[in-house]
This record gives sequence, structure tokens and C-alpha cells, in this order.
Amino acid sequence: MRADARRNYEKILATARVVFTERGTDSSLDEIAKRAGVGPGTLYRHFPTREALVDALMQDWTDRVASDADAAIATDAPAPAMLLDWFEHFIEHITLHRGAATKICAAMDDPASPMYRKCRVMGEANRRVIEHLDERGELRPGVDPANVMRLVSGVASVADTSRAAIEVRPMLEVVVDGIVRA
Amino acid sequence: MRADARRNYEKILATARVVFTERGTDSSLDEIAKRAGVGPGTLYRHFPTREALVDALMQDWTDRVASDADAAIATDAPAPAMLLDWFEHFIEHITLHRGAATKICAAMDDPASPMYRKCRVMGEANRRVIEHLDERGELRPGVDPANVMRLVSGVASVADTSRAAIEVRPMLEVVVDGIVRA
DNA sequence: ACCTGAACACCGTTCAAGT
DNA sequence: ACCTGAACACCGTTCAAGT
Repeated sequence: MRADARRNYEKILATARVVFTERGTDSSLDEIAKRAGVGPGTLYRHFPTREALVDALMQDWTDRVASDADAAIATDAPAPAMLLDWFEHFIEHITLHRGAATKICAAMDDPASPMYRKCRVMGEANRRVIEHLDERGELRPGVDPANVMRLVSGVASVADTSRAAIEVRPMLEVVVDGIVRA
Repeated sequence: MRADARRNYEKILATARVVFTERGTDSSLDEIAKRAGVGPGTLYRHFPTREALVDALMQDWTDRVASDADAAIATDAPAPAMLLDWFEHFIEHITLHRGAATKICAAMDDPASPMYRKCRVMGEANRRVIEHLDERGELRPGVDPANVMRLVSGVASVADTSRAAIEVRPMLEVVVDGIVRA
């Protein structure tokens, strides 16, 4: 990659992070280009779709989610508390930019999405946590990690979409009770 | 309302139902106006926002949801089966047009939304079902009907948003297990 | 090889002119 | 009182011209 290309790439990414934080992942791409000081064509060259741009920013959260999974597995807290914590952190990460959770819901089961691979990494992290619970004999039989991931992402999406400040915890408590062996 | 106005109103609504069925609730309003044979301004006069248009179409589902709630309460099926059925029907209704479930998630907690009132009606229907369960002593303590509504709408939204054909049943089973007294 | 920015297409929204 | 459709603003996308 040429030096000026790389500089533009980084500048666009940094600007996108700021704009997405301010107004969410559905902000105008044109504005990002303008504020990054590049032409719209340049943004396009580096990020052919909005999802490609979100995907590039997702790296951070994906890393954090993965390390949170390790922390969850390492703790010896009781299953419900451990799961609640894990889910809350997960949601915190994927709702960092408004609109992201909903995009993740869509990308999760769509191999054609640019975000698919990172969704898989997060899905793997979740699978590890759930299967760890299973090994401890605390998982309700028939619970599929993929569906847990969909459910929790759904909760994130609902909270993220809503204008009101929705508490995710009460919803997560229901989910946890549905997962942990009675 | 003048005769020609009423005719246009009905024509727009009928066309919107067709277009929303074909391509979801994010279809171009311009196309609806064109296919209804009216100018864009006419559509605007009758439905100032896209949500107002969706709201007008929501009447049917709202009615069905309400009568499904009565049916759920009347049945003497065991709690889990009754709930699963109720939730599945609920989701079936609100995902009739692609994109509707997500809009309902957003409107549910936003009194300023044109769809808010009908969301309330659906919320009331759900409350009746959940409280009926409580009267039978089968509700897990601390479960709030409003959160159940959010959760199930979230499941609907995830299924609706996804490109892949997601099974809602496994997710609903988790929710049901989290709701019914162990 | 990469960037620029004009040009295009599309869509929501408004409003002056018409009936 | 209501409708029409031109006009506007905004945004994503493309591409010819430039370095």
C-alpha cells in the first residue's frame, strides 16, 4: 500500500470512529469523507460498502469480546452471575456505536456480509462460555450457543434501536434463567 | 373527508400493503405513490411519515394479536406450550411485512411515534397473557410483562432482519424457560 | 496506483399552481 | 379542500481527468 493511500485509509477510519460515536453507524458517508478531507471516491476505494467500514472498526470490540470470554470462563462465580456479566459486557461492546448491534444481527447469519468473519469470532467466544457452562453441568439441555448469541444480540439491538434508555438487565435475567439448568 | 380524498387514502393504503408485502416496510414511498396513481404530495398529506403509513396497516395485526391473547388465556394447555404458541403467533403477525418488527421495537418505548398506541394495545394483550400465568402461579417471580414484550419483539426483529431463514422456536424456548416458574 | 470532484440516480419533502 | 407535479436537498455511487 502506497504511503498516501495508507494515510488516507487511517484518516478515514479515525474520522468514521468519531462520526459513528457522535451519530451512529448510519451517518452520512459523505460527511465522513468531507471531515476526513478526502473525496467520496477515496472512501469508496478503501471501503466499498458501509459494512466494510463498520467491519474495520469492529476489530477493537471483537478483541475485547474474546478476552471477556476468557475472563468469564476463568472466574468461579456462580453460573447466573457469570453469564449476566458476560452478556452485559458483550452488549456494551456491540452497542458502542448506535446501529451496530442491528447490523451485527443481520451479518451474523449472512456469510456474504463483510462483517461475517468478525461475527463468527464473537460467536466462537460465546460458544466457549456456554460450553464451559455445559461442562460444569449447569446448562439446560438443548440450548444451542448460536441461538444464545442471536438472543443476546437481539436484546442489544432492541436497546440500541430504542429512543428510550432501556435496561438490558431484566431481559438478560430472563435469558439467563432460560439457559441455566433449573 | 371528501370523497376523492377518501378514495386516494384507500388506494394508497391498498398499494402500500402490496408493496410492503413485496419489498418490506422500507420500500420507496415514491413508488407507492406512483403505483397508487397519486402525486407524492398526496401521499404526504395523508401519511406525513413512513411510520404513519405502517401504523395504518398495523390495525389488522393488532386485532389478531388481541384475539390471540384471548385464545391463549382461554386454553388449558400447560404454561410452556401455551406461551410458545402465543409468542409464535405474535411474531408471525408482526413480521408480516419485512422491517415491521424492528420498527415496532423502536416505537414500543417512544410515545412520540405514530405507532405507539397500537404497540400499547399489543403490549396490553401480552400483559394479559403473562398476568394470567401469574394468577395460575406459574410465573417466575420478578418477570415484567413489558420486558417479555421487548424480548419477544427482539426475537422477531432478529429473525426479520436476517437474510437467512432463522428458526424462532429455539430462541422462544429459552425465553419460555426463563419465564415459567421452575 | 491513487486521488479528486463533477455527474448521475434515487428518494424524501415542500410548495406554488390548479381544480 | 384537495390534488398535481415541478423543484429542492441529500446521499450513495461512478468515473473521467489528473498526479
